[in-house]
Amino acid sequence: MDIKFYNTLTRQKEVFTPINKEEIRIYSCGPTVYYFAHIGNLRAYLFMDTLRRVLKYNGYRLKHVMNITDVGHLVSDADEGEDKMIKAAKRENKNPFEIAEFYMNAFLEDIRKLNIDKPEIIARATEHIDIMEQYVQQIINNGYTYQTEDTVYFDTSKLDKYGVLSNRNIKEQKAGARVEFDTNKKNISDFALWIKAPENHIMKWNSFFGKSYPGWHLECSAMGYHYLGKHFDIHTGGVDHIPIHHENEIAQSKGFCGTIPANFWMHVEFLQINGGKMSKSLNNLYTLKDLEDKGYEPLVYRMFNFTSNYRGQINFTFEAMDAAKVALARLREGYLKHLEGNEEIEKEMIESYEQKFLMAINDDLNMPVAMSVVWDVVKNPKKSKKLANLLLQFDEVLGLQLNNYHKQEKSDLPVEIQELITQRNEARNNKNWTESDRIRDILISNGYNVKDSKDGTIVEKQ
RNA sequence: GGCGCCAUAGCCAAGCGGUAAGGCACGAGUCUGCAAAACUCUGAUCAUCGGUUCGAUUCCGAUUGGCGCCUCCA
Repeated sequence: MDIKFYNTLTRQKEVFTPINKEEIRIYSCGPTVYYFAHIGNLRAYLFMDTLRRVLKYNGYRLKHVMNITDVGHLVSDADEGEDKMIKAAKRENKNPFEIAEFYMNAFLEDIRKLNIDKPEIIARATEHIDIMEQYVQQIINNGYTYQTEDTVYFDTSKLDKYGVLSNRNIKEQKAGARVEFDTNKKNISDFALWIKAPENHIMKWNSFFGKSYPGWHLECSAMGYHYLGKHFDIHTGGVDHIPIHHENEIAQSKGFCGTIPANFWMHVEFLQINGGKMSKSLNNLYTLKDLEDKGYEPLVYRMFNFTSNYRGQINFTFEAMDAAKVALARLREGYLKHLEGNEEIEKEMIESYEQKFLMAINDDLNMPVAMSVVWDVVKNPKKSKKLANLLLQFDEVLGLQLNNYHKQEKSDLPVEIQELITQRNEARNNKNWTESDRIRDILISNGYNVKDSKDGTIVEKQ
């Protein structure tokens, strides 16, 4: 079945045809590791993960590179202001390399908790400085640059067109509107490729330009080329990357070898919070840990993301998180019920579900529709192991760990809790409801759910 | 000032020319000593105003409102 993806380059959904059927090559812009990732950042990696899983579900092998930006970006090309890594280093009284190490590990832990399928290659910028240097020298040799005393700039006027993704015509853009024109640059869209390090700059390397460091955009072009070649299948990132970072990558690649590096450019929209943007001043920059502290397992956030398409903004509310929490629990209970069932299911029924599911995910990763198929399966009144297996098959794409629901055995609970349960069961057998309710209140206040049924009482940690 | 995205029930949201998927919440019911859980049932004519069409939530225009980019940001 055809896979269709929306391509920012052409502004429409297109049938995805791999360059090489044996292996699909993808590059994803990864995090700058100067602070904890917030849930908006994390949405981007959830998208990346879904893309991976859908391609794999369709039987493809992947070679996927994600960068870790552990070199600071400059606030301006002229090296004014502080860069993020250095700012964080000052804040935490560490050196920039320690900052990068710490927050990279925090990031990797977050994506592990979200059950995000890791790219085959995770590339740290600081470990590829030599690759970047080789790359930039070829751009220089090809005549696409000019130098000032402390910066090598990319000359965007040398290109046939700059702004292919964002559909901007920079040359006609008036510099006076909002943007101060950096007088060192020939064109407003020119950007730094390589920068001479000031004396007190910690992150610097010996290179053709003396003690210096690479411009931010360079790392993605150089590492993408290094691992995936001149021309690969898909490039992903957040929508914020469209107008500058990805335009510059395309510019660099054209300067390097004359081509746009990827066929498909896919971009995730931003997460909103209560209808507006996240900001520190509004105190609504949540991290995954914040959600965990509020009692949401990380996969609930994954579930929440499946209610919308990656190309639209999603509005984060705790009401919606509660919805996702309940829904995920019901999904897992539904799986269990099918697993314990023995009813017959027609083959055609299974195939019909599979068809619908595949159609949804192959239609530009339409997860809301895919989830509606999942609910159809879960709610099928005939309980069958075949449907349980089908759900597990779908879970290869969902990554919700639908089989992660374990009925907790009484013996798993702390002894004092077991004792309370025993006392309560005795009270109930004696129809001593006041005592029974008293003990139930104790259990609940200790964070346990108490479920009575005709098969007995189930007590679970919330 | 320039460019772009969006507006569907209380909440999160699919659909995008033939008369509104799904989840959650609310309400009702089954079960239960009660409660919880589970299960069943239950809700919208698609921001507003025009236009195109046999027919529009779906196309076009205007208005209102939200978001983004144009200096780093998923």
